[in-house]
Amino acid sequence: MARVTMADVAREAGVSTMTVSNVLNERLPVNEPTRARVMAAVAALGYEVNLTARHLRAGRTDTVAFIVPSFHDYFGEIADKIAPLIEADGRHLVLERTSASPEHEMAAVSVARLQYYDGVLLSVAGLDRDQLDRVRTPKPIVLLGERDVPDRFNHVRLANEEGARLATAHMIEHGSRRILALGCTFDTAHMMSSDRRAGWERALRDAGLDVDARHVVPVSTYTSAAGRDALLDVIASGLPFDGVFAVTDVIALGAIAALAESGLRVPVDVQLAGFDNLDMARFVPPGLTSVDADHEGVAETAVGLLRRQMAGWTGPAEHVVAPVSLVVRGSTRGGA
Amino acid sequence: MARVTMADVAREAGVSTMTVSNVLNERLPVNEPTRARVMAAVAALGYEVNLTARHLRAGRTDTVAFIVPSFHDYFGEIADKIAPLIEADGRHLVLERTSASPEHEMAAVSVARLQYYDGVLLSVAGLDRDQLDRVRTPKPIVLLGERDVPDRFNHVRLANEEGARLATAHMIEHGSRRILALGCTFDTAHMMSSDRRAGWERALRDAGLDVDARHVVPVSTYTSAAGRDALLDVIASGLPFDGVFAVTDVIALGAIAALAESGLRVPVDVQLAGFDNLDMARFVPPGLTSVDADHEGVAETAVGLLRRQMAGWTGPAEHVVAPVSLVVRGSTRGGA
DNA sequence: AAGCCGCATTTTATCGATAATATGACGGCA
DNA sequence: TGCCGTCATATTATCGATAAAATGCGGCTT
Repeated sequence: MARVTMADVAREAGVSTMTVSNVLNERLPVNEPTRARVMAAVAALGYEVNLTARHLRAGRTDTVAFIVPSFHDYFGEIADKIAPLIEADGRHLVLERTSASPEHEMAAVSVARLQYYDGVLLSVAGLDRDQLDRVRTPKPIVLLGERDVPDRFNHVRLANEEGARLATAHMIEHGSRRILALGCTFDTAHMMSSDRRAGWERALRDAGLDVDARHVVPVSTYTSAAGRDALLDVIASGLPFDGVFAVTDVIALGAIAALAESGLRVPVDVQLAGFDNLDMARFVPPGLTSVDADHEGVAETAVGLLRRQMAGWTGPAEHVVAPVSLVVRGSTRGGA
Repeated sequence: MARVTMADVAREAGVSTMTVSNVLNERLPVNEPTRARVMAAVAALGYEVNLTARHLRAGRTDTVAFIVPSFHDYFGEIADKIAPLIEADGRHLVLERTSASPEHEMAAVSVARLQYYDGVLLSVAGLDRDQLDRVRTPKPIVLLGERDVPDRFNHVRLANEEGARLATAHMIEHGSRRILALGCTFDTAHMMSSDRRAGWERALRDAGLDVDARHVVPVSTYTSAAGRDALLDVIASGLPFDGVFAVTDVIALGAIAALAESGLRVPVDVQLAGFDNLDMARFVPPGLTSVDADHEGVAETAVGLLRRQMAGWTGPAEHVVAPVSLVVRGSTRGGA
């Protein structure tokens, strides 16, 4: 069961290992008869190149990593968009996960691990600016996600504030006056939820409505269960509301459950909008109005930046804010 | 920006590279003063081991791959269960995807790629028995998924037929008489959908009901969109039905959308049950009754088998059928 | 005091491939 | 005939780490 090496193939074909290498990599030309003998030997022995050895010597793995907090939902959907773009260049995408805990994220981002990849897409959920600043790697890297990051990194994020504003303004336009910001926070350390809160706030102000701090409802984690629990608490408290802007679709799904359990009708009693436009948003009755983050476009932008670095570009890092739009469905009154 | 190697550390500390290696790996004992000098040099230079070189020499990567058809939904959820189990052994999990196309799956499974990992969990969605039989690797490998696989592989799959029977019988018990098998097929090449169809059929026969071939409704792909479209077609055709067993929760979600759009009430007019018990099933109103595949247990079983192989076990392969149970929610009449 | 032993450390060889360089056969041309 | 260039193939050195074997030194025994 010993592995077949290039030397075995060379012996079988009666040539040197370099000739085998040249045949397989088409680096230097090889005469046809020799070439045929080598190919025959490769087939006969079932040889496959040892990628580790190649990497050590040639410094290339043709592999890109996408490092995510979890494999779930949003990241799974994004990853499925990124993969074909990476494969189009003849490279291979692998996912690693950091559990959204800073220690794990730092470990995944340790230079030792990154060495293996030709490039890295890092979704920065659990890392703050200081931690990122400690990441010193000569490898091409692009950051994704709603965080403040050091200038030297390429970075793609969403127009969070604008998206939240769109969704909130839309609900105001269709009659909501007391809109919860579910999963939002005043804590600026987490830019996703604080920027989206700011957008919610701006929509209210633009419409001349009061901003009531009680309407900002934090969640313990970004899960449907936490969204549901938080909204049930609000309902139980008796605080009146007629709209919910959920900071993500996953949380919006929890909100849908809470509203249904409480006998509140969507969109008649309460309008609801989410953020991310996950596949699921189209199908959950009555259809979830959601801010579309254009996964496809984000993926293309990020991969484009990475590709440029892998090709040797060393210009200044770019910080892209991807535009968003509102997809209106049945959970708000503008929908069908 | 040249990388710091062990030789650089050795020079800085005034020792040989082997001493550095021994300090870092704690293989042979090293005197405390020497050890301290080495650690100081490591810190001063910011040295990190080159994992590729270590792999080439030591043959170990401490990395396990989970190879999936897509990063979405079911596989994302399973992967999040598997990751902590792998990490508990001090190893690292990465995901690769095969796009559910045979060529890609074969490429991902090529011995060349597998060499990099200490072990592989392979979700066999797009591969048939013959293709799997061509996979020859000395690496520990465990197959997951609803396919017929060669005996020599360890394999974990679900009790598909029993799960489908449970779900269908439950709907019959609560009054459904004409239950569609949405996403099912008679084609035995795809065991997931044919085994689940068989379970549906058995429940009908057990209850003395007719099996109507028109009730087996295939889908073009295993997506919510395809599930919705297929069910809308049935509704448009006028074929009467009062229950839907969807072959997966993702398809059940599409069914929910189709039913809602058509003004059919769940569970009053139509009962609905899915399979997989995804997180989402708890939250989509009125709660999706679903066959629980015990992701946690499946993950533990599969990782257990893999761990055993990585520890050197060479006994015969095991073929585990994971038990399932029915989680009743509001989409069937037994629910709350 | 010679000999042996144990321990810390170094030397050597190797994992499997490939970049850079060397060799050698052959043809063309003066 | 002799010299040179060209093309195919072979040799050598190397990527960075580590297993195995070698060295060397101080202490202990008799």
